Amino acid sequence: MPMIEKRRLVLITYNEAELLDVTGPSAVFSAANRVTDLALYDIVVASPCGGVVRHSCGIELVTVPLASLVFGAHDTVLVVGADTRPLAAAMAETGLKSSIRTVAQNAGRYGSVCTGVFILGAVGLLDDKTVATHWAAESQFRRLFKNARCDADAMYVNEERLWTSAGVTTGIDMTLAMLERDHGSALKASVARQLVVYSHRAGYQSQFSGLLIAQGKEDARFAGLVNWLQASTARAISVEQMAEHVSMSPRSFHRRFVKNFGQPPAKFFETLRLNAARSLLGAHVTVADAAREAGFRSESAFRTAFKAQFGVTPQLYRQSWQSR
DNA sequence: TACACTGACCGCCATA
DNA sequence: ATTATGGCGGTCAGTG
Repeated sequence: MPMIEKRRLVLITYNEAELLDVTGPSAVFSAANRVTDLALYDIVVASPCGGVVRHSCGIELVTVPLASLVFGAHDTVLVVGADTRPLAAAMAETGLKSSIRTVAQNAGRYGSVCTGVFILGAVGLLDDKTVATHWAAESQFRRLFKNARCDADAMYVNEERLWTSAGVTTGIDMTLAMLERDHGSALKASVARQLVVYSHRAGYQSQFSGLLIAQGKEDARFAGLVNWLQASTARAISVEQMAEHVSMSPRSFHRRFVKNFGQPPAKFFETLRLNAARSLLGAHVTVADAAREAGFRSESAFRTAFKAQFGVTPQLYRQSWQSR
């Protein structure tokens, strides 16, 4: 048994901050602990003065004083976001800012979720860096921090030790990427699967599998395409046909698709098909039928793809749902 | 295992 | 000068 390197996630919060920014990343790392049954990550919520901190939804969290923590290479420290007013208050707080400066010097990873990036900017940590920002806050960000670059299309951006994510849900994507960096893609996949399963139960399936879809911003044509694809998961639709559907040349279609969705079209469609298959398996459909319904030529191709995506074999996944 | 074939991806480049 | 477009073809993974 190899020695496990224990890591720590520290979330920096403050009055009236966004609770979801705290719970999203926490959910990912705590799911990693649960899935492996190992204590891979400690999770700590800290604030400038410690004690009870009220968040924007009214829920209060008990926090540790930031100054009581010592940061090192095993730490991931994320500053959470907030609405305009509490955000501005936090940006003006000198104690908070000097603590964050220390963090940036010492933590193995540091960064922000959603509008938390403004606080990093206020500390002066973003000169010559590239960050992700929420689309609604982008112009404001550019005005305030002229020496920072922002990538409007990215869900999250990682530059050396700095990690920034564009919104609440993308904070989850970002922490999944950190998890993959720490412990490999297999664990990342099964944690992602766990989170999907939970949200599936809660009735948020579409939003969640829409994580990828929701990235597509402007192009209404692409929205139509995605609907079409989603309704056609049982058919084999080639990239060329997709291009035709949106009246683009195959080459331009490919390029613009990648720009919008962060992945190539065939890969995206395969994910849709696998999600469809996963739902079917959850409804006790046989593996062979699920493979066919999801447009896979052979059962073995399906097995390979399913395992790669979700980290378990279709058979095992189906059984785990049958015993509920 | 060897092999040919196909489709997807994407760098490159001429062109609009 | 800068940028988007779209065709070409090399590479690669998957399939029979």
